[in-house]
Amino acid sequence: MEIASWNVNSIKARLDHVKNWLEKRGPDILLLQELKGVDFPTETFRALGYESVAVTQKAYNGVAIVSRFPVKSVSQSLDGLGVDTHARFLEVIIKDLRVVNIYLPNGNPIGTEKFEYKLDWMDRLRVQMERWLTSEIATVVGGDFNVIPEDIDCHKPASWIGDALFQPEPRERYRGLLELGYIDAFRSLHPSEKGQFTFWDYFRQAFEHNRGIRIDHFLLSPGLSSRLKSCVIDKIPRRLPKPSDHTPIVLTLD
DNA sequence: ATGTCAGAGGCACTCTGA
Repeated sequence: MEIASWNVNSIKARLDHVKNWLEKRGPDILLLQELKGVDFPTETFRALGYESVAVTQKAYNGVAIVSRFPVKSVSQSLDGLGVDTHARFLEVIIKDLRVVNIYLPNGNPIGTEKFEYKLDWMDRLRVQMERWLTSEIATVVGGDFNVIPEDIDCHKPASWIGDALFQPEPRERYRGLLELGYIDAFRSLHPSEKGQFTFWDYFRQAFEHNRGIRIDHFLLSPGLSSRLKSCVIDKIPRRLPKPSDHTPIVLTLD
C-alpha cells in the first residue's frame, strides 16, 4: 500500500504535474493540500482510475484524498469548540486504514491571532489523535503540518528563528504527538539524515541550493510500525517548470 | 525588508496568504 502526500499550491495550476506524477508513480492513495479553489477535478482523477473526496473553499486552503480503493468518508472537519471555517481536514476509511489528510495552519506572523489559531488547531488535533489510539483501526495522519520538528529538518535554524513553523510551541506540540506513540515515518527510517526537505521557498533559488525545510509528514499509529516499509521524498516534481513549492512524500506500508 | 507565486477582483494592478 503506497500513500503519498503533496501540497500542490493550487490544484488548478498544478493539474498536469499531478496527473503526470500519478501516471508515473501510481500510488494507491494521494493526499493533496492547498487546492486553493472550489472546483476539484474529480473526473480527471476518475479517468486515471482514482476516486476522490475533497473539501474546498474559495481561494484558500482545501484538501483532497484520491484513491484507487473505495473511500468511506468519515469527517470533513476537526472536532472542537466552534466550527472550523477553513478547509483543512479530511478523515476517511480506506480498506483497513483510517487515513487523515491535514493542512495545518501556517501561523505566520507570530504574535497574532493566526499563530494562536495554529496552536489551538494543534491542540484539537491532539485530542483527535488520542481518541484514534483507542480505536481498533490503524491510523495514518499525513499532510502539510507546517512544523519543522527538529533543527535537522531545516537547512539553517538561524534563518527560521522568527518563523511560526519553527517556534517552540508548535514544535513541542508536534513532539507531544510522538510521545503519544505516533511514529514520524520518514524520521524513524532515516534517523540522522540531513538535508531531507519537502518544501523550498520560491525565492533566491532555495531549491537549487537545497535551502529547505521538512514540514510534510506521515504520522503512524504505533500498531503500524511493523508494516512500515519505506518513506521517501520525491524531489523530481520540484524540478519541473512552474512547480509547487512543496514536493511529494511517499509512504509504503506492507 | 527582501525574495516568488497563485487567486481574487475586475480589466491594470494591488492585495492577501504562503
